[in-house]
Amino acid sequence: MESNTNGRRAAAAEAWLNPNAVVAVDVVVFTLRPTPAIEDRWQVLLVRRDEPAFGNKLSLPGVLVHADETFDAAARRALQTKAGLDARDWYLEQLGTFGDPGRDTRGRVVSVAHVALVRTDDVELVRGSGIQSIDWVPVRGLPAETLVFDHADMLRVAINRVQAKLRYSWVAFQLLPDRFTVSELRAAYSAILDPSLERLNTSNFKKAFSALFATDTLVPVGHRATAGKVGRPGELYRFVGPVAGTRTRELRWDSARSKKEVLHVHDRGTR
Amino acid sequence: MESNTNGRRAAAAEAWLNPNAVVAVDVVVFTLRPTPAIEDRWQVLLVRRDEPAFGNKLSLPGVLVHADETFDAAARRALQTKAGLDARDWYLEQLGTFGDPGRDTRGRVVSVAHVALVRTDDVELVRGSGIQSIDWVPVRGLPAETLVFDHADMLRVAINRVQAKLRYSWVAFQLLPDRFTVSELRAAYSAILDPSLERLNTSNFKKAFSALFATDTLVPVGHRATAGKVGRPGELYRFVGPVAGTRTRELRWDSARSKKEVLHVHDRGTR
DNA sequence: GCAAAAGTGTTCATCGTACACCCATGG
DNA sequence: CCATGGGTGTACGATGAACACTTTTGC
Repeated sequence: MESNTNGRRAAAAEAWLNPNAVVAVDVVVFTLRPTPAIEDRWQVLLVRRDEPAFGNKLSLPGVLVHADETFDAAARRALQTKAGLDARDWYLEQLGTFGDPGRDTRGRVVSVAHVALVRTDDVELVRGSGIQSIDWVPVRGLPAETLVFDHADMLRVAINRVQAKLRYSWVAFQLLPDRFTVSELRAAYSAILDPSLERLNTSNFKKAFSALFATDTLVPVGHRATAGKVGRPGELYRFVGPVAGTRTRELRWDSARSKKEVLHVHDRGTR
Repeated sequence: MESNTNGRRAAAAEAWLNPNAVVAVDVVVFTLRPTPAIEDRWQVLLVRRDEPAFGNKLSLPGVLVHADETFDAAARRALQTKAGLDARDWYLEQLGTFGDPGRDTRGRVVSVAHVALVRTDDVELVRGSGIQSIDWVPVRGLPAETLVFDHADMLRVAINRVQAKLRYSWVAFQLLPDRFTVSELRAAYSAILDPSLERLNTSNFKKAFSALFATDTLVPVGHRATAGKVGRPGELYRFVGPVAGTRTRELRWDSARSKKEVLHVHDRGTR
């Protein structure tokens, strides 16, 4: 026990601490989905819950952490029970913890936010218990007021985190199907970082991944069967490296995010 | 004083959640101190506590979070009460949350770890209540077994975080005195990132900060009064910008961290 | 004057981008 | 055969590191 009440209370038997807060996890699940506008392709999973505390607002899927459960396990359970998603093998990382007093109306609730990345075509959403609706929503232009509590803050930090991570790690491959073309890879970067990246041609774009080609981490696996589209079919590749790895040098691609350079607070790391 | 048993649970006309965990904060306080060996200059604040649960091991200063307190406030209070440090104006950021079941022997304790940066010459350590000893310890070569619970993990993540941050933000200035020379700035980077950075001369090193000179964010303020040392006295500078800002481009300085490139997991962001 | 540290400018290699060109497919 | 998208190689500009050289101090 800490100072505030009385130093070491039951000093006798191994001081056991009394719970002082509710610990929950929330998960920001990102995916890429085909849409007409490239800016809308990057989407996040939002649910509408039955409970009155959530009003009629959207929220990130989350659960309370069980007594013997890691955060990671709780986060995956949240996706299973709320959205019917089997997240066992998904990319999942801790984002940061949100615990301002009063952020939740039901007590001192501390939420450990996570980010997950998933290939949408793999999954089918299923409403879990206590869930009214469940949807993929484009991350851009989502009004903060539509989200409950401080979930808009979580989403904002998550967006920054994923964008930053795209620049120095290989997480993008988590969002692509097993086999993909260079164009699809470029489209992923364009959707998340900046649509103007589309202007980079294959040659220039590939240079950013030369390290992967050199180490046979990004290997060609034949050609795309032409699915009725015009133009030459792209070569298919498979990524065989660890997504946890990072680049030796961060991507520059300045001209991409050029234009005024919005602000310089990128949340690489919790801030 | 908030009794953690059930002070306000009675007010549960609407679903009031029962606390399921103990929430604490721990702080990794870094500083730079003059030592013969440059690798030893980067140091961390560690304490030895009275409580039996801590055995005779070293730990990061930390406290339990009060009912109406933000994490930030709790972290600063930890430094005040444990080490007598007035951390009101210090750089402080959330690092990540450590909550594996069983990490603490006193119950389900979830700790929100933080990183703080301080100029050592400002401060004098004072043992707080329940503290046996308190010391600055070089961050390198600290055996993990000397730290309690998972504090060695926290420290490891904190080290990676600060190193990464040095490359893309201006946090280094938090560790330097108000007025400093280019050599001292270089020494800070050398101590934290890589001693071989010492080889960069003023001209090359300054180029990494050209953006700051151009915007008058790093301004000359006369010369260092020569304190008995040989050689030409360096020009003094003052940093007037926000430490929260980030570089447009990350530092490269590859040759610095060259040599085998240990591993590629830098914890930029919680991982 | 000499050693030591601070500071400057030029040269060279590297890397990102633009661009001109070639290839494969559907209509 | 031509429009469309995929793919390659070269040239140019920006930037980072090495290095030779100058400046200022203490002894």
